[in-house]
Amino acid sequence: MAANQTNANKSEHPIQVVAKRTGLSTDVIRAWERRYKTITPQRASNSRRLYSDTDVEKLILLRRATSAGRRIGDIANLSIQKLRNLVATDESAAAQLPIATIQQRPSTGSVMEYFDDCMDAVLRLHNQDFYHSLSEASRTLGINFLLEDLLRPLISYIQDECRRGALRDAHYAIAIYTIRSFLSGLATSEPITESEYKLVCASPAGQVSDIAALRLAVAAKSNGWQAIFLGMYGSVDEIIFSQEQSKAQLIAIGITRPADDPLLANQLRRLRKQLDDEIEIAVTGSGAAAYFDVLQEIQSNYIQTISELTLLLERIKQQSRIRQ
Amino acid sequence: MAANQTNANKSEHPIQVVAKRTGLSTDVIRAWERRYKTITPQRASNSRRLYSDTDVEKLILLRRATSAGRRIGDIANLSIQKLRNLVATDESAAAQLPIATIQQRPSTGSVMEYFDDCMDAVLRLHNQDFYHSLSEASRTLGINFLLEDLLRPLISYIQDECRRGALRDAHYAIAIYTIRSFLSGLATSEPITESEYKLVCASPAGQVSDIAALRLAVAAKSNGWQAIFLGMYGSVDEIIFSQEQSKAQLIAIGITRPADDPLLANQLRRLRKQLDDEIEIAVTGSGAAAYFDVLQEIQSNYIQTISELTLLLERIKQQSRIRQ
DNA sequence: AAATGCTTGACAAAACCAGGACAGATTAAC
DNA sequence: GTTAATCTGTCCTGGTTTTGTCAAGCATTT
Repeated sequence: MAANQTNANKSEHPIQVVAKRTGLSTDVIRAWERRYKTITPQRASNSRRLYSDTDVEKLILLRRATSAGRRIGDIANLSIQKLRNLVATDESAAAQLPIATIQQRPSTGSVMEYFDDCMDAVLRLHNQDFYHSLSEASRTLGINFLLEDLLRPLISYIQDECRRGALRDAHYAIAIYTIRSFLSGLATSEPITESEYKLVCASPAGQVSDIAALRLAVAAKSNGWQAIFLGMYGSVDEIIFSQEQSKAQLIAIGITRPADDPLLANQLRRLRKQLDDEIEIAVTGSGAAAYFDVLQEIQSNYIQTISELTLLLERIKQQSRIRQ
Repeated sequence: MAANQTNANKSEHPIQVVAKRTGLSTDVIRAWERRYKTITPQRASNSRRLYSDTDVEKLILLRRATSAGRRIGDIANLSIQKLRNLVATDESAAAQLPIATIQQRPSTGSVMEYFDDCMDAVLRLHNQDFYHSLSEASRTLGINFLLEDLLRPLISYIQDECRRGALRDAHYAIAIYTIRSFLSGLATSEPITESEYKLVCASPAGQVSDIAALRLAVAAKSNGWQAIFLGMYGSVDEIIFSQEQSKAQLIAIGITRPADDPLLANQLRRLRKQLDDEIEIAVTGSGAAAYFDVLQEIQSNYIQTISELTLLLERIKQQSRIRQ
């Protein structure tokens, strides 16, 4: 299912790659090593650090754990397995903070069953069965587990299978369309949450998919926020206009397209410049890592997991209370 | 996808062309060759560099890898296959999706009231209120009236107002997104109609909107048909594959983009040629009129209103009964 | 003659490393 | 409730290596 076709564990990545993959700055990676010896990467002949895949995984877990509230000093030396458990419990706890949605801890068995149901429906090109499985899953698993444990692996699985030719583009198209349809229903449908906390959600012009932004909007809504969703055609001017008119406290940008759009960087800079300083920017999606530098430059929040989003939302709420 | 019909692999490009196509400067290309011997292009009689297509591909991969954090010195000598894998893993990092449930509420009202409600919600940039008004309208008016009497005028009104500057693009984006979300919910959500009559529904690649196709899918579903919806990325090959696998009796194509895509005409011709003669083709959308000639040539049904669609669906049912 | 390409050499910006320092926030102590 | 200690992300210094860019001199083409 995964796809580690090359040399799995011995592969070695320079620190810059690790930074992009984990979302940590190179300074932090080195600081953690210096202070806690979290991981001691191998060195190349020229004394450059070289990280393995497991190193990267551990760093990602550490990042998720810290952004869920853990202190790095306390967890820096835990094993990968312990970190996994820790992150799992922390994130489900964080995700449950607000609004009582139907949340049950899933047995992994049921996740796999839904996974199979979904794949079966996709193979039969059956939008409606797929949709049905998704809503069943959201009922039983709850939103956060649906997002993290079912949809995320499902999408990357389908992508991988498409890439290696085992699935047709038609399967991918149907899957993405149905997921988008389901999520946008969740994000926009009733019950109406009239909230003082709002976010403007958009995928910049040129993007081929808005799934990442949608996922964020859905998660925000389940936290009691009101999402203003512009879809895939959001130019900077329209995003700013929407923020001003709605007084939204947060702008969320979804980036999925591979990488190399030089215009996007400038659009992001312009967005930051024209916004009030208090307005936060959150960026998410599989393509976001490629713009790491700009994202830092404009002081945006790089959101990978639901719990990171939850924490950001809580922080904004607090700051806004203080400000009043 | 590839389209170098002339000189395929032996073709040779001067460095300037390579620079344009890879996004690298000529200096960098030469420097990499000098320092790491990444690729040693052939030379013309006058000692000019001549690059092959695979050379170009490798250079593009190298650029993507470096901008993903790799150091050129580390990867300059990898094989093209390894580079592909590396780039694929490096560029994919994060993220996907979603949420909750559905409710209902009864109400009464006329079309104009709903129109006003909808416009009010759009002006307030309120996706959810808009969605709410739409679902109220669909309950009281019924799907056909929703599509014809409410949505059609609403969309063209918003378009007009946008064009003359009275509304922002943001309003349009929110409206279209929400309508799409609502319609795709209608088309895909339960109750599941398991029917022997199916249609494959798609907007060809390059389209900017799939509202027209969606409207048709919704209308077909309300007539008891099962829609297989490919969304906006339907290439001809994938449409045909979907039809063959599902044994759908009808292909529906939505065209909204203004006009001038010469490729589209050929795609439509190819579609007709590769399909069984019994399979009907329906074309809809504001952009369809521009292709009038081709539409006649491929014996497609130009669908403007719901009633036209209903007639077509009934005709197909009858023909299929006779055939059995 | 102007423009482009080639080679070689040089240079400056950027990235990496180690270690230290600092400021803001949290925690612990009083 | 205030103060002191600690934690932690970021920044700075100073030295090394990597890497993009530029320039000079010569050759070829237009």
